[in-house]
Amino acid sequence: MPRPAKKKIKHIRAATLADVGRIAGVSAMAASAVLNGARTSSRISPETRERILAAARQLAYRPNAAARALANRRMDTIGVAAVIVDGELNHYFLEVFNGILEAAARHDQNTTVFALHDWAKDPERLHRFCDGRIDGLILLAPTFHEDHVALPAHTPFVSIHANIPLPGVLNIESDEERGAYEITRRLVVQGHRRILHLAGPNDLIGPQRRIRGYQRALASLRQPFDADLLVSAGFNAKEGANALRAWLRRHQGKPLADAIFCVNDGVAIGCIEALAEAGLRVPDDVSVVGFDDSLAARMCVPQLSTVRQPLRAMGARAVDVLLNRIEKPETSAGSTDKPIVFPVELVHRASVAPPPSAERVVPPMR
Amino acid sequence: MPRPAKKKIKHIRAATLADVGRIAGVSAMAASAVLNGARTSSRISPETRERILAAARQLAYRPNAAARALANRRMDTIGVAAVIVDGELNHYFLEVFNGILEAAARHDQNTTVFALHDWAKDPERLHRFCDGRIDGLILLAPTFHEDHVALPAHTPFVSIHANIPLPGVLNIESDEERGAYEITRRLVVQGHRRILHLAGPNDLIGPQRRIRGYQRALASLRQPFDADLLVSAGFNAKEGANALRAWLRRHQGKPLADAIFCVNDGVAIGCIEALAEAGLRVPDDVSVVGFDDSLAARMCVPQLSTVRQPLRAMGARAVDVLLNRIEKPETSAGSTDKPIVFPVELVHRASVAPPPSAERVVPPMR
DNA sequence: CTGAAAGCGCTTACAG
DNA sequence: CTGAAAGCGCTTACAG
Repeated sequence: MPRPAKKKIKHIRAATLADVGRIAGVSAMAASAVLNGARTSSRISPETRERILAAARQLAYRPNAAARALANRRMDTIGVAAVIVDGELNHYFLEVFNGILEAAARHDQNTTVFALHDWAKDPERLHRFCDGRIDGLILLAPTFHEDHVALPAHTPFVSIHANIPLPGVLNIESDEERGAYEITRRLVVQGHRRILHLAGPNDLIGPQRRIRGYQRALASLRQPFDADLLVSAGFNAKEGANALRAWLRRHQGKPLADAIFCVNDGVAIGCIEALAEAGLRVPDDVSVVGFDDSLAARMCVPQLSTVRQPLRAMGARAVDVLLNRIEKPETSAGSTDKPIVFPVELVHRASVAPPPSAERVVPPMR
Repeated sequence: MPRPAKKKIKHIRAATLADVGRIAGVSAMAASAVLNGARTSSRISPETRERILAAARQLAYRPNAAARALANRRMDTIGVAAVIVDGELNHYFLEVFNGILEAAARHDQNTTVFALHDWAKDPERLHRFCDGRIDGLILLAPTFHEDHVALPAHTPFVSIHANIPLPGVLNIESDEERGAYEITRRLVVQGHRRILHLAGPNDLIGPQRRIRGYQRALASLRQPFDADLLVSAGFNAKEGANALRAWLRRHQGKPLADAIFCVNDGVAIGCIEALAEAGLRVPDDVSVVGFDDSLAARMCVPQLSTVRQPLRAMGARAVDVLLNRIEKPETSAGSTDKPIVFPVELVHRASVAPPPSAERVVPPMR
């Protein structure tokens, strides 16, 4: 009896449809119909079906995603592109991302994250993401700047908080101006007069909208606008702290602001920190409000009054819209122009109180 | 002159290697060698090479990731599986994830995130992730519980902070016990005597290690261990606040703790909040320390003294290790047993001061 | 230096 | 109800 030919040891590999078919005594397509194909699976007789399922179980068969994607032209994966600020993804990202994950899971889609260091640096990278590994891409674009970014064709996009309108891309945003307007008005109505606004980078639409809301609110209540109370800070805690420290230094011995409206929660945190250094207490000496209602707002002490942007819901909505575009590009092609605007909402916490009865003066700095 | 036959309008599609080859007047493989293949690209003559590059540019050719993955059995993507706590990914995730993204980008790998609601609920999901769309998976596993999880074969894994050892999976952890030991000792050395420990869920190895470090430190300095000063809190701010409120209520009129060592920064934040409610000040009346050095630690006022776990570096390391396993499974197969342990480091901030000269008493609660 | 062939694992028409 | 064929877009041997 001849010895069996020495077989080349194959690298262990996962079972394929062909393997399943062989064991079940059917073709690979029959196995495909039962195991993966929703549409045609009814055409298999119950007995065959059972045999195939048993074989699949025995072999621990998993369809191969790459092969499937190649045949279907669908990866069942959406991408998220975000810019890394100061080397890290931040609270804003985390909130939106939570919403994206939730919605993606609901639709049985995977989510892959592309982190960029700078939109401008290499627009090429955005193109490289769109190589078939994702079916569509969500751009977290509050700092998106390039005016003439040629977005890759063949890939549907949705943007969130886009700083500039992207041609053919639906944008999801929130009513930032209204949020700024409402919270400023509330401070004034509570009796605050000198309201300092720590604004964001002034080339960005979001901060601009907040400034507009702030100014409109003052005007609506016949409060004068004092340019000395509008300071450009930035977007994070460190920048907020620095901006306020500088302001306090410039105003030693002069009247303190009654309240400080910060462009976002991060800046507000920095602001509270700088106030603490100066021996000023929140909200006893000065009230502080933020914007976003990110995790940070609930995590600081005192907790922050803020304008809540429904970031989670916005992320989830982006997924819904994107999937719609992926599935029927023709229907949704026309609707690219009007952005979807989410309402914002005031959140009251401990960082706001009525202004102190006697006007506070900025203490001397060391 | 006959009209050209009406061509069926094809769905617009991205250019393929065949398209590029056709334009450049070469075969698809030649194009492949120049555009995608690192190894064999030298074999193409400079002129042909130029023609191919020009054609690719003209067509805006991008290699198709799915086709590539199918042929190469390599997706150039790593997966990250994490459990969603209270419906959201948290600071811990964000820090580790930042490290993962950074390292993945360095290696030119993509990153996809799989969020689970519960490890136990459907271990099947873990299997479904491993369908060829990722080359390996990082498990963020501090709450991983199932004793007999059969991890899918054919996929390399690395775990971070695994709660239980996973067979054949290298674990990356930090020296939590030492961190707890050091910070407790420092408090004692500063003069603190009654040190309350707000511990985490007691079925998890991380919290257990912190308790051990806390107890060892007390013993090493001949301090008695008082079971009344060891309280199980949880992992987040709300649980921390609740646990401390309950403790304060139970101790009205009795001596306050000198210092509180919290299982993580989130619990510490909650703790500071509850202290503020009770009219107790940090660090004047009581010192508070956290664990992790997450974003939250720098975001509260006063900023939190804490034990820094190098979460970013740990995430980055997980990627390095995982890629190593993906590339040479045989070499790394033996080294599964000894976890990689990162050192921790004390971080001093404003939430700690020497104990007050006179012992404080827990004020009556309303 | 270059190309024709076969294969990665799956699907979708098309025949029977 | 079931299977043989062709194709998704790329690679890797193998011939020339």
